[in-house]
Amino acid sequence: MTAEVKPAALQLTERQEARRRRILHASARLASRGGFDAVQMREVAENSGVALGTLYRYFPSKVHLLVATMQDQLQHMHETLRKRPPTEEEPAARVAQTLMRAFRALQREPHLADAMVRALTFADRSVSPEVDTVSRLTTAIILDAMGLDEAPTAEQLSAVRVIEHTWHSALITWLSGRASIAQVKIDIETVCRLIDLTAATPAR
Amino acid sequence: MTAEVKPAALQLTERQEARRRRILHASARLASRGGFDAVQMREVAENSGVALGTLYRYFPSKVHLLVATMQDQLQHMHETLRKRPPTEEEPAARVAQTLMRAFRALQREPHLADAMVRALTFADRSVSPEVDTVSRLTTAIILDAMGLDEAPTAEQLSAVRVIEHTWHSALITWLSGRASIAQVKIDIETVCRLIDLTAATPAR
DNA sequence: CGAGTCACTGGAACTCGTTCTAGGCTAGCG
DNA sequence: CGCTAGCCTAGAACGAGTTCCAGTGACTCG
Repeated sequence: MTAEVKPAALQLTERQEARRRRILHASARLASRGGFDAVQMREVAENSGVALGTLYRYFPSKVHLLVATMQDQLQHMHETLRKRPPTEEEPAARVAQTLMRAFRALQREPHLADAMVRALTFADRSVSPEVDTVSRLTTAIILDAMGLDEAPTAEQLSAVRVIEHTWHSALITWLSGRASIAQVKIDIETVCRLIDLTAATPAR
Repeated sequence: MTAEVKPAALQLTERQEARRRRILHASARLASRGGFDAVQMREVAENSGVALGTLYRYFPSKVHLLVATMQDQLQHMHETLRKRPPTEEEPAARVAQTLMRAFRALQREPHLADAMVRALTFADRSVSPEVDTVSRLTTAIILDAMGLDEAPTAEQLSAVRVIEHTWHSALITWLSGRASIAQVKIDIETVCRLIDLTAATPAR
């Protein structure tokens, strides 16, 4: 609840860094098996070879752990996307293409996606900083995809925010079985039209 | 998990209807005190004068209970909004006005809002039907606000879906303290421009 | 070398959602 | 009236997240 020492931020010894990696790895592995419920703190501790208390020293709650797992995965995805940027011309299409690519990656690990997204939306104020990091990463991915020459305008940043909202919420409806893959695609394409809108009207 | 008798749907005796009301009332009251965490099943049962087992017969999980609470509140809001429709001219502005009105209502009960929205996004597949009902109610409110003369086009329905996504996700960021009220307002106004977009281009 | 400090371990303990059990009350039916 | 079926009550019991505690080991400073 209060601002304790952040084991993630400040420098760790090598052994500690290795512990942290093992924990995140175990978390991701359990999550990709059975989703949010399958990530049980005792199991994570056991599988990563640390005591339960230590696990809680590194990640003060299950939600913190899963949000950190998401940071990790997003990092990977960002690098992957950097290497193979979208092929479309128009910014809107580029963003839509990028998000659909990310979506397909999530489809390959639906349980992992479930665990991470559920944690993200269930996070309360005590996890805000970590969730914010995830949000910034997502923003960076979208801005990269737009392939702008100059810095984004305020309007464009607003559009990106809305795209992120749609992205998260659409993922949730898909994960809970209330929307099909096709529906998610439509939603993404629809919201991406906002980019055209903001690009097309510099000063109307 | 399976399709049992739904106490909500099929006819209940008067005593049963009263019990259900008492439970929902207790749930809302506890929620408005301390949010999601303050709604403890034992307390709800005690405060509404039913046994724990009975509570679970009416609402098979805490999430079910809170989603039902949300249905209840949305019903109210829908009626209130019907009585005082938005004053703006343009559909986009009308929707934005309506959502901001709803948002202000939620600001008056932030804890209750927290409990309901968290439940909604945390709901897994077993709650899909109930969540779907909430979603349909929200859609109805937005479509009402648009004040269309004819049936909405497929494009307009897509826009409404995206608006809903944005609405939910923006609420979450506000509730978890990561976005200000002003920011939520901007996001809503931004996404509502999609309505103009779909209205202005019937066949371009 | 000795003492103190701090992270880590193993495991008990606590909370709250959920399930289960035994028994009691009510309503309809023979 | 007495019986049976269901619903309800009280409360125990179970599972998983979280907290706590006593002990241990390693590292640092004197």
